[in-house]
Formats: sequence, structure tokens, C-alpha cells
Amino acid sequence: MPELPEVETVRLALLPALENHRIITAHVGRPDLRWPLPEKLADRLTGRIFGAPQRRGKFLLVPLDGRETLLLHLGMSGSIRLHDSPPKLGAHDHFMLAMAPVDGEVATNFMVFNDPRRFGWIDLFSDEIHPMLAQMGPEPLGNMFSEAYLAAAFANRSGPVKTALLNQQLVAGIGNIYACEALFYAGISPRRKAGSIKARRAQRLTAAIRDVLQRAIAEGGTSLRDHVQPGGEIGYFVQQLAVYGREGQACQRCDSRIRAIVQSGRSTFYCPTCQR
DNA sequence: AGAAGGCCCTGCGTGC
DNA sequence: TGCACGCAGGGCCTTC
Repeated sequence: MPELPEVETVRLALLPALENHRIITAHVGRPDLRWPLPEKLADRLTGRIFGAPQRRGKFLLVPLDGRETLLLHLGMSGSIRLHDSPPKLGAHDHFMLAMAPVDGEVATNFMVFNDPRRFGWIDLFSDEIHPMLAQMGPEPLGNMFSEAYLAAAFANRSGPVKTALLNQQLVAGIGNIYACEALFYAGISPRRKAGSIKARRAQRLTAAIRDVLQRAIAEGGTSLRDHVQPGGEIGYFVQQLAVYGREGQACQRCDSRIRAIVQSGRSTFYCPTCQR
């Protein structure tokens, strides 16, 4: 589910509920998500105070007092919900935190991590950088991401540009939906070799990536099935998708039929006329 | 090294 | 109505 815009939407909602709040109780349901949860996670969290949640790619990073950081990844089907009273936990609610304002004792905020497919994961780390983040490429909405960077990162790659966009080591946070959408707006075929993206196309692609991600964040992300914002709202960008999930429908630009293919085992949607 | 496929897991839509 | 199958927003691991 969650690509950069969905995770950013979650981060923004969590910010006021977590920052400067103390963890009163932590509850771990199933300890086996993508990887086993850290030993004694609940004990290690209880009593700690959160700083402001950050995002890196599709990861959420919440600093704790001291030097540790709570890392959350939502996998394919993960979601985080906030409540103002103790929630009743369901079958796929694997992790819950009850929090109070830093000077209070009574829990007022409750955060629940739900993940039916259990592809998500939770970790607690104290090193300067988590191994999962060490190899990650630049943030597409940050200053390090540019057409020159993209052209250099894609140079000499013989695989398709669509697959390269999904590689988190090259660019962080782009997933299947936004890779398809960005390529549509850039007018680039997903089948084109990544190494052929230079100058003009690199410029169009970087601009398209930034634009589509920012527009999606503004709409609360894309809700296909599992994604909800922590307050329970869905993400409305699904209504603005130009190609993703639109096989056989008319291209909004040229009226050709949107085509679906499989690349590296993932569905790709594109307009065979507009995208070259 | 880079590319492609399998795999982890549950739920849901489709077609028979 | 029931059931089997395929597919789903991710990322690691193995193989070539």
C-alpha cells in the first residue's frame, strides 16, 4: 500500500499525537511481522518520550528520548490509526501504544498498528543509521534529487526505467503506483531502458516525480484497499490516477487505451501512444 | 554487478 | 452458493 505520499500523510497525522508524549503502556500482539519484533519491545518503550516523527522513503522514524529511534514500515497492507480512548483491538492489530502528554499521567492518545499481510515491520535502534536505511537513495522531494542525479543513477542500466524507479537504492519512496504515474506525466515508456534517460527525459521525469508525489500528499495519498489516514479518512488521490489501475480505459490525453504489462513481476500501466 | 523470479502473508474479486 | 485461482501498494534472497 503505502508509498511515500501515504507514509507522509501518516507522519503528518502522527506528529501532534506523538511528539512530546510519554508512552504509558505498550502492547505487542503478534511478534512475528516481516521480521521478529525486538526483544522486550514493550518494556523498552514504556515510560519513554517521543520526539517529532520523521520519514525516510517509505519508513517512519520516531525518535525517543535518549538515543533510540522507533522504526515503522507498513509493508503492503499496514495502516496506523489514532484514537482518543482505549480501542478494542482486532485480529490484525499487532502493536499499540497508549500515550500521555509529557507532563501527564493519563493516556489520551492511542496508536494502533494494523497489518493483515504482516509484510510490515517494527524495529528499535540506537545506531546512527539503521542498516535498512544505509543504502537508500535520495528523497525525491529533497535537494539531493535532481535531473543530473537521476541521469547518473540510471546510466548504464539495461533494465527498464519503471523497474529502476522502484529500486529504493536509486530513489527513495517511489512504489508501483507513483512509478507508473510519474512515467505517464513525463511521457516516457516504462519499457525504455533506464540508461537511455538523459538530459531532457531526466528533466521531465524528475519534475513529474516531484509533482505527482506532492499532489498525492495534498490529497491524503491513494486509497486502493488498505490505506487509511490515522484519523480514519481515506486518501483521495485514487480519483486522480491517470494510468494506474486503468487498463482498457481511455488515456486522458490522447484517447488511446491504457495498457497493462508485467515487469519484474509487478503490474505496469501506461499509454502506448503518449509514452515513448 | 545488475536483472529477474520466487517468496513471505492474508484478503478479496473473478470465473467456473 | 461455493470454491479455486490470481492478484494486491514491498522488499529480501537466490540464481543466472
